[in-house]
Amino acid sequence: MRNYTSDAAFPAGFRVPELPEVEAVAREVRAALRRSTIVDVRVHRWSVVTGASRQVDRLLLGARVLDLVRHGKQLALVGADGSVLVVQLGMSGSFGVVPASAPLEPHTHIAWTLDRSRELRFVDPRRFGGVTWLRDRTALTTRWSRLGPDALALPSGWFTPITTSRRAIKAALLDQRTVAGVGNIYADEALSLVNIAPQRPCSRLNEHHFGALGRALGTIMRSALASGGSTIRTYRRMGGGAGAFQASLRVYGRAGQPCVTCSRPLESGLVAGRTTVWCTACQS
DNA sequence: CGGTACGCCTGAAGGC
DNA sequence: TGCCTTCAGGCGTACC
Repeated sequence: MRNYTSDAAFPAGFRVPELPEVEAVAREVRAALRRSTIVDVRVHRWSVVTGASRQVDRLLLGARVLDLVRHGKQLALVGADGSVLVVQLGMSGSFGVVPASAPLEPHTHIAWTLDRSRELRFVDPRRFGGVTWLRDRTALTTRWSRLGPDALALPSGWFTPITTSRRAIKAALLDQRTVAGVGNIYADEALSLVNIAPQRPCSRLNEHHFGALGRALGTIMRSALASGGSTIRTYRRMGGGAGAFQASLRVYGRAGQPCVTCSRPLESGLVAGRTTVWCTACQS
């Protein structure tokens, strides 16, 4: 199972599962669950199950997962009984299929026993993530209709709702109602790529800015997804602080270090309540 | 409307 | 070295 946190090579807080990581997890789990039967489920910590439906049989999904879909950073298992289980990885969650004999790592909150001696496990040390049971796909549609378009498939007019907003562009990007799937890392990276200051109000950006920003988001997400798996494995093998992923970051985690474009030291501060790094010279 | 703060939680990292 | 403090972050929510 891919694990972003409890592995020593992936210290918690270094890399959060953002959209590309969640999509990678979705692909793995989708493939692993094909034609699988859910034999049993063990819930070690009910508090990660949100909503009013803390019943074991509901988590069995009718003994079979028919589909696994994703929107932004949310995953959803669609069960044979028509119910849906939304899975959010939060800050430190991981989700994957492992041999049933694999040692139960700490903070394993839910384990589904599958056929062929396998288990699907939800692990989340910090418990910012969780699962939510929904009655049917309509409830999922309703839930996801509150989110903006997925950052991996942005429509051309994605920015229309925020063009007159006076909030900082970074605040709007982090708001999942604007675009689903953008987190702190990629917000900073995208803004850096298109030379827009994170605190600049949306209303002071034009269509060219928004267009470039949307393309930058797509490019970053796609390249992270394409190289993600191998980057993660490479980084793991290296087991230290200087992985390929880190090397690909322009601003995130690089406060005080030279801007890759102009070499001036990068500024850091709080924007939208989040640690933000940007170049005061390049970005306006 | 938007901003600010808080709570949730663990473990890494820094200070002494 | 070991203990203690600080910080990080997604996301919901309360409050100005």
